[in-house]
Amino acid sequence: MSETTRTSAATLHDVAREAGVSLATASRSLNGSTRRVNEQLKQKVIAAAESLGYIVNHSAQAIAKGTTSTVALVVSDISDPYFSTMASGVIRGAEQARLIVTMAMTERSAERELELVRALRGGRPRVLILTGSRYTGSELEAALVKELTAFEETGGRVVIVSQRSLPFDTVQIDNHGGAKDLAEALVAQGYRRFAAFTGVQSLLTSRDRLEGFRAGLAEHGLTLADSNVHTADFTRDGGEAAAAALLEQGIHDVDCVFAVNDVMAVGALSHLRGAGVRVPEQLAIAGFDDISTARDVTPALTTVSLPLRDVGASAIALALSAEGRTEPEIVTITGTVVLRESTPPRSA
Amino acid sequence: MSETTRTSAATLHDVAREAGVSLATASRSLNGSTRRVNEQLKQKVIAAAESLGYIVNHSAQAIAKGTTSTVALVVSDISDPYFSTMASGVIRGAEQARLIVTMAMTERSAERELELVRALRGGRPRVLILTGSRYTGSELEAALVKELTAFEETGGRVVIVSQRSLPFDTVQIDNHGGAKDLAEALVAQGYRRFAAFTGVQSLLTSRDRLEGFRAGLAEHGLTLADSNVHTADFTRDGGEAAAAALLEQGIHDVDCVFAVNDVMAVGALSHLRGAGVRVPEQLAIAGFDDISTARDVTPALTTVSLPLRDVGASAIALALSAEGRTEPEIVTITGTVVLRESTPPRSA
DNA sequence: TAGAGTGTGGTAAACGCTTTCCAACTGGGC
DNA sequence: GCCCAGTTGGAAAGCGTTTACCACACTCTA
Repeated sequence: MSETTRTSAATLHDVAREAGVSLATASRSLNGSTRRVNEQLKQKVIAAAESLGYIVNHSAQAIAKGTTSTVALVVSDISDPYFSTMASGVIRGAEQARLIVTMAMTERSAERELELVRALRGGRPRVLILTGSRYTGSELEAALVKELTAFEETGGRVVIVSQRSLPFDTVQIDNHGGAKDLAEALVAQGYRRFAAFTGVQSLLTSRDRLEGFRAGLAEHGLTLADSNVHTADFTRDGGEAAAAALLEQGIHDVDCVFAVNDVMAVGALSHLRGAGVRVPEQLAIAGFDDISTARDVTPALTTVSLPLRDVGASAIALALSAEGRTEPEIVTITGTVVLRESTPPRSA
Repeated sequence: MSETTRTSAATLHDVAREAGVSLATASRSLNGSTRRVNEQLKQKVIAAAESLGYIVNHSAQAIAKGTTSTVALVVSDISDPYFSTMASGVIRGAEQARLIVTMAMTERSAERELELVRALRGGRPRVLILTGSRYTGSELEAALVKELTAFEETGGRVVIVSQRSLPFDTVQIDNHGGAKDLAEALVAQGYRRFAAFTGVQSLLTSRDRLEGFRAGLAEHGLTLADSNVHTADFTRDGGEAAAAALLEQGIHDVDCVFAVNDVMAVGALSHLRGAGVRVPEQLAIAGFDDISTARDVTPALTTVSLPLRDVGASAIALALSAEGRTEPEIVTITGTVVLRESTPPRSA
């Protein structure tokens, strides 16, 4: 809020005039160029720019060069630690490559995701990163693929973070393997009777984790009854709801709950304790992701630790390495099981 | 990664040709305009755009119109729940106003903040939102103000979120008042001997909260000895460090710790319990912000609850309401004390 | 039936840059 | 002393839009 009158920003033209050189020389002096310019002139230009408070106009640059330096990032919900951690990796990676990040939130709606991709394409980003679980079986998926393909055909790079279900560069999170490892670790701790809290099955992340968990149990001849699988939102509230559903049904035949992500686990934990269930004595619980809250709850949450920040950085790196590559590349990130107090060894 | 050859994106020119109309008509049909265009022609243009997969180029639009539709958001660290929650509010608000958000992280460096503002100005955002504590006493501050003033003089709007220390629209968080209320509430709970964990004093947020806390104590004739104030990073790790420092010194003369933000409190809590201190029996603890983890830790954390999402939304609203206003406007957001198990009533 | 007014399409300039191409100048080799 | 190659500055053509302005065809009125 300035009291002085509004003026319009100095342009390169102004700078050139002030410095007594041509537009070309001004451009070459201020921004990189293959061409050298006489050091004296260059200094004059720089001084002029400084004195006029010149700031390059990215839009004009983009249009003149035919390419921007932005990357577009689509997340489900930035306030979810899963995404915010990943986003911080993306932003850091982008900064190193001198790229600017534009961000949008789908709020977990596939329609919204498609709209956002369309809208973001208008900015002609160099890279478009889609995070968050893919949805499956949606007719929207075809439209999305069409949109993304068109984007790549016009020079953009797409990176999908989560699972390999679309024909683009992908940072794949080994949900199946991580959940399988977790299941086996829990069995090794002595647990035998499991329940699971999961998101809707059209969410691939949720499905893969549940399947992986089942596969891990199967290795030891155990199964997870469908009646012990409670479906709810992929959020903290969803975790509470799932816990409520479990309690309704009774926990007599369950000794450990697997929540497909940490935020659900945390919600569940809160609900269970509120309902007087002793965790982990009466009922153990494990999650997935290793968000920072996981180690701060009591009991600290057993989970599958994912290097989320690296995931974000990898996404950028992958896109930037795309030059000339013709086949989609897949980078797989594997999690590691971390056993904490929420699932102590059980002798039973 | 498409197998088809790379083509360049369809332009409005292509669309116009395909539809057999002029550029002007194509532009008027696809984007709003005061001018009406014949419905038949319009449909032809829309069909042509659709069939060519035309997507407007924001950069070109920006340059032609002389204005963009982006808002730039600067945060300290997006993986910190304080900022990610606020950011989600900003993004939502921006979406409603059909604005796109570009984001950058300072990593809590004032130098970096200044650089980022410069870089972001290149995008000619309509609004520039600076969140995170202001720093004081830095010569960088003058440079920042200069930069921001220049930005407003050339038509942009600046919104500062945190404290009223700069002459721009501000969403002010009542850190002093919140901390004062908290102190009084803690005294009412029966606590008398306090320690505080704080960030460096050049961080205004940290300072205001500490001062507010002291003011609250003063109302009841209590004081907080400097020797009981432990300074550390404004992060979870900082909280751990401060707790370690406190333990080193001994907790015999302290019955309650005030951490100037929740992440520090959570870190401290973790360290204290790890060191065998019983919380809250031996030592109570309170934070500030009410990040979502606060209610999930054990004991649940007493804190000052801030409507962070609303703060983000207010920032956008404030900027958008600026039209014609000539004086900076201040919106104050006040927090409310929430007492939880980390500070039970104490009879002593 | 002329003239004014209105609605609608097109032409071309403008936005702020980059970069190609050309011209001028330099210095070196013979 | 000439020619050539190598440098470096500038003029101008783009880049993909929007929009001011013009032209034209109507409709309506007197």
